[in-house]
Amino acid sequence: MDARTLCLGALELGDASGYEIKKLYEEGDLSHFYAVGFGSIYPALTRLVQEGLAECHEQPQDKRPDKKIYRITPKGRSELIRSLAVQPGPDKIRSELCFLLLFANLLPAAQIEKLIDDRIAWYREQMAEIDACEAEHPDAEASARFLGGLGHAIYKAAADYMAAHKSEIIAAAQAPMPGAARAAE
Amino acid sequence: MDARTLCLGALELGDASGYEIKKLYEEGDLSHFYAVGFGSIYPALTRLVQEGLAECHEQPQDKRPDKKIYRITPKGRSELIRSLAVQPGPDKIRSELCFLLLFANLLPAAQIEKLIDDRIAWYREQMAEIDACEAEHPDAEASARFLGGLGHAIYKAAADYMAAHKSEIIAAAQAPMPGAARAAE
DNA sequence: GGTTGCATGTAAATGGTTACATGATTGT
DNA sequence: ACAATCATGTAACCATTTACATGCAACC
Repeated sequence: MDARTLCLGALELGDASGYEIKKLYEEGDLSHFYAVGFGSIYPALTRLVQEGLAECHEQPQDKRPDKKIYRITPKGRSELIRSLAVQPGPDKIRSELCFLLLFANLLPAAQIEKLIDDRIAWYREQMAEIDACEAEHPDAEASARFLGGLGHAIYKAAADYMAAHKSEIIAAAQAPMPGAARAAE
Repeated sequence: MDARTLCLGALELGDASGYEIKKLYEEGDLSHFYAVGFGSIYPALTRLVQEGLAECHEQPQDKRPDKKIYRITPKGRSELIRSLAVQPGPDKIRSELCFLLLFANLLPAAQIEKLIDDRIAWYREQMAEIDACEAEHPDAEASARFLGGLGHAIYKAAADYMAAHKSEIIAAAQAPMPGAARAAE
């Protein structure tokens, strides 16, 4: 998903500065499905203004650089709706851990076990974050709640699967040497 | 995940040509977690040979361009293990559909419903593919089976969640006009 | 005194996607 | 006839990531 559309969508949700858009995609339910960095956001915002899809209101602040609040224009909203009309591509799961796990046989079982345990803990953290987010915003829009629930369900499935099948992958990893004596045989 | 490491990993799994590596990441259990295109594979393979991490054996074929079979070298295997040692980054879910759903209120309910139904069907297709893959290779390595199972669990969670909560997001979308008369009111 | 948060931006480097170029075979 | 499969590769294009540049305030 390109930064331009991501910014346009963020502005449709409410007026914001570049800094705030970053936070939007870093915290909250949206963070689980997308990401953007400053290096993409600021140029994208400049371009949106040039194209007339957003307008910028500078808000002077003391002891801080001016805050630039962007607002979507009617033209911007049409453009967003147009880009929403195109058939969305398939969902993608990208996991470096899964790549690593594919070569479990090359790695010591202890390392694999730690990696799995850490990842299960991470999944549970993400779930807790989503729960916290929902508790914080009980009046959130239905669509935001739907996304949060979907993220939660996916993380839960991954955590549960890993917990249930952990032993299988550990059995595939390099067995630890039961003792130095054995290693020297 | 960069193409170079993806290729190195593929070769660790067995000797292959560029074309075969593409297939490996396009079909089978691995396809759900990564992707690579020819434009990345061929330059990556050339580089691996230059770096001494793989070697290439040309296999002439009649009526076809020569097939170039690549094999990982011991140096390549060490390099792979080294790259496996670095702490894997967090898992990422990327979904254009979820971005769209965030703006369900801007779109007609019928469109949202179709999108959801299509996606549920797609998830179920992916699950069936994984099942078929497992039925085809009953003697697959434990790590490959683990990944297939994980993919299956994630797709199932997403499909089930969407089926169960479909009505909520449809309620948030633009209600269809019950009749032309109403629209003209 | 060091880190985090607020706040914006540019430029280089990196690297992937897409399009192009070639061409025979097999299946519909 | 037309599409798909097999088979490799280059080059332009596009975009993100990363590093750099600046600077104050608040907290530990």
